Amino acid sequence: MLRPRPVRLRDVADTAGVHPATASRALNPATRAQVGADTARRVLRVAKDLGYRPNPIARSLRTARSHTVGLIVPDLANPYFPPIVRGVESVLEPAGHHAWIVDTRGDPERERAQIESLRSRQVDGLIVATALREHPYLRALHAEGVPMVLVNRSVEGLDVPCVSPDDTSGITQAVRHLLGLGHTRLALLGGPSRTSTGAARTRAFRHAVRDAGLADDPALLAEAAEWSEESGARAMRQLLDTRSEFTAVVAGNDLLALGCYDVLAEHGIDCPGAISVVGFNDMPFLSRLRPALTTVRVPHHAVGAEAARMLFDCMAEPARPARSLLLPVSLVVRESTAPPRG
Amino acid sequence: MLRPRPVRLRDVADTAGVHPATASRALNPATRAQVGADTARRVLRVAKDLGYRPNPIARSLRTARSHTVGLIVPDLANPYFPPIVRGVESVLEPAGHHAWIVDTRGDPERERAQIESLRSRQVDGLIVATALREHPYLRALHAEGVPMVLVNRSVEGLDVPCVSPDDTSGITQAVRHLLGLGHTRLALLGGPSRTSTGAARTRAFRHAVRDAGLADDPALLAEAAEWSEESGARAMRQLLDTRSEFTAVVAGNDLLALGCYDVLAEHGIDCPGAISVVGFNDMPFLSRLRPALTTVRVPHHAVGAEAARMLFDCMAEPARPARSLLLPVSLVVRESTAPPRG
DNA sequence: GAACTCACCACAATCGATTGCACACGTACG
DNA sequence: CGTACGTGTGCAATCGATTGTGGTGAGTTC
Repeated sequence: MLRPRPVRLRDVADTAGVHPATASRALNPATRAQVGADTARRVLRVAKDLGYRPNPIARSLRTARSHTVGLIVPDLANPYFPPIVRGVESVLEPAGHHAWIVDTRGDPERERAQIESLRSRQVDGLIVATALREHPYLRALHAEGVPMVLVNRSVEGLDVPCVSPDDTSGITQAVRHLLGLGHTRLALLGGPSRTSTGAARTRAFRHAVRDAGLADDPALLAEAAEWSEESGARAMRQLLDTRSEFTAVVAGNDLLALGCYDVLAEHGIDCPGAISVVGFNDMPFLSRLRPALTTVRVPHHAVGAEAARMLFDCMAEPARPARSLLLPVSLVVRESTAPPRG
Repeated sequence: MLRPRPVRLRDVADTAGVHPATASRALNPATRAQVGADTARRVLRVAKDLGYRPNPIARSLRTARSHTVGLIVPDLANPYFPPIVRGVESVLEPAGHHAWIVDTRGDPERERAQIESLRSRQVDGLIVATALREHPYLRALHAEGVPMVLVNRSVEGLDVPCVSPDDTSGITQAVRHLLGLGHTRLALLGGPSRTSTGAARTRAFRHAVRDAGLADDPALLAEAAEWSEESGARAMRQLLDTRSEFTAVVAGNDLLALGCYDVLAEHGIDCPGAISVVGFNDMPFLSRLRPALTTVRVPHHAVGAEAARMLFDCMAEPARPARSLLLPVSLVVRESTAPPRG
């Protein structure tokens, strides 16, 4: 229990025979020029010998910065996100920053509370991967000048940088693939329309269908309440109940597609024999499903990495106009899609 | 950019007409008795009106505590861990604490660096879910009196509380299940023996096999270098190369079992027809695999929640002797196991 | 009515690092 | 030889909250 007091700046200064202020300047590359060359050398040496580690808390208190960024995700248990987290960290860490990950579990109130907590801990910026299309709190934060970048979402009329996969292209590729197989009645198992991604993908689907000269039948559109398997299953049941005789389903994301699988199994409907299914995101483990899911691959790691890079840009130059980055996606055809029966 | 200065304790004190010290005591339930009842009421009221939020940084600097605990996991992308994280948070948050999640990616050096960083940020305790059986750094931390609890692992001869699934029971159940199906040559696709879990499960396997009167044939034991699909696949290939004619494989965890699946597919071996496979952990999505994986279910959420509770106990009473909690597991039989052919 | 409690609150130090300012010393220049 | 300038350091304030110590007042007691 006799915890060895960690060495402080003061200890370094004392044993180097200088004032703490001088030691501080010597240790900081940006201010090192302000002290004599050999003094600096001496301080550096002593700091190393003593194993000095600056106290980030004290530093943050004084500088109001923390070398920490908040990373807000809606659901850590969704395998889609961990690779993004990795991508973020891969850029942050070499730059000496750390990510503080919070999981909102899709609850805007939690999100707000968590972000507030992060801010009071002086995070230097925020990477927000939760997907609500509208969120007054984010708007307020932006107005206050908090550096942030959105992942996977955009907030309407908000001039905040954002990196996301190219939803439109992905959905279009999925629809074309199904059309190419000969399907003519495609259903959409859409994500929640209050989420930016849900809305975008649904819009893209309807456009793609209409562009192909097919009817935009509302009976072929279902919306899941959450991005989860259960919600996907519920929405799929609705779809089935309308008896619209579709032969293919485009799901808003892979989790929804899994819910869809469940319902097909429970109704004894063969996939892809009777109904083809396409997912979105290419989250891990999909290739091992039964049947392996055809889906749209998004570059998870790159999404995270680019978001982090963008955040650095924002922090460096707050006045910078927001740019949005759309990352290319590609269809991965596996076993859940096939020509329609008949 | 004109960020509204957050209200400080001092602002509260000023508008309440008291000294900051008094305000501080009024705000803190533990010291509230030291101030007059109506003064306290007034301060509380003002704090609320002004929307005062204490600055955790300043507080930590002064008190050397942060209401934050470090949660160290080896691989966030392994679906096994997010549910544990949730469990931890479910206990931490109601108590006003936060978890700082770090992903070591299985690298002991990273682990050390991350923990050091956490400590300098004054975390109040550590929940360590990485699995190395031996780690001098942890030993040192413990000697320093850092409250910590281990998840999924135990460090030999280290008197640290630890919560983990009952590996022995799980493996025993798996082996019995296979024996019950009529298998007599069982192979083990073990996890890295340098990890606590890997060693424990391997030991349990050998005991169970011997107890059943079967030979403990070294040719039927393979060890994966990492807890990953690739390593699992490599080890499985070794196993196959020995031509030991086994009809069932017990994998150290589900990821290893997935690697095993890959190799079986690549050799055109039918599972469960020719070879049965059992996993461990029951991580999410397994029921959707092809074939659905028979595995040992561990109560992920409970593991996390209990770990957090134990940490609180440790923090409250540092001298408390370490208890270890073994959580019960149960076999989930799905489709990857069947009687041996012939 | 003097002395003594006790409740309540203010003062000031502190946590560890950063930073504006001022001072000392040396050199160069008029 | 005195003024101006510049470099290298030290001093002290500061970030925002917590806490040990001390002091003032009211209320008790003899």
